[in-house]
Amino acid sequence: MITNDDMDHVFHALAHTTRREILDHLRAEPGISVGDLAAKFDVSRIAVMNHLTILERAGLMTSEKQGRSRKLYINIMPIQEIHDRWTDTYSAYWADRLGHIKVAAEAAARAAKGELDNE
Amino acid sequence: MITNDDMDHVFHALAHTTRREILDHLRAEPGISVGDLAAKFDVSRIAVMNHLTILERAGLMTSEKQGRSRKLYINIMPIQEIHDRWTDTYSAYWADRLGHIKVAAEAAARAAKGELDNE
DNA sequence: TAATTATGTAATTACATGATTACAAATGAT
DNA sequence: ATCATTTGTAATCATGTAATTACATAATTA
Repeated sequence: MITNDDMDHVFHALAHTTRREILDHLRAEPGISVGDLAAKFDVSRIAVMNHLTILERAGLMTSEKQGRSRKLYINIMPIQEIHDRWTDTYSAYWADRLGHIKVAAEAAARAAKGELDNE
Repeated sequence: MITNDDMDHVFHALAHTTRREILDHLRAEPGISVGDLAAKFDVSRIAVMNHLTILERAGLMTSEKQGRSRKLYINIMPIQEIHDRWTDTYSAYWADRLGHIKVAAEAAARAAKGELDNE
């Protein structure tokens, strides 16, 4: 079972463009090394390594040492789990794609009414 | 079009249990006031308000003043958009639910082979 | 108008992030 | 054994988070 702390970690890991881009690279090139990955970014290798630590804590990345190199792999299971939970939680809203439009329309109506009332 | 900054904000907003719980309450009780919402939590009203600011920045929450009170509403559109993007990006992995199992199996196989090679 | 209630702002504090440079350790090649 | 390469660790710095208490503003009610 996925805990709140788990979700905190996963969302936090995803809350940085560089880390999401790292996941993109791991998806495109499974088994890439730390150095090769870092070379794709403008920031330093150390910065990339710190991002890797955060991704690993969230369970989004795994690695295996191969000689003096380290091969990196994406693990999408946490994303999968969150995706599932969202689908569960919010399906009522977007089962039909009009859900949020309806909510927005109601909010607009309330706002309009509020403006009238305050005049 | 949703930008990287947008996604940073949304994920960051979701990366805190209290904020996710706030969204749950807004979903269950649309139009709830700041004070009534804050009363449901152990932390101070100010702490809750700061969370609301972060949720609002991410576009996950909207509000409208009603007299001296403020009514709060969830807005799931950003979640919707991220959900859509994920489904797009990772559908190849979980179109069949065996995707990540296959990847995990391959990683295990590599690990096993690595151990053999190093003996 | 005065008192009460709901929300908002300011200042502060402890701690975490994200980045850097410099150095250390492990591995493979010559 | 030496040297280059790849990865990891340590120390540091500026900035951002998350929380607090104290005070200020705005809107009903008596």
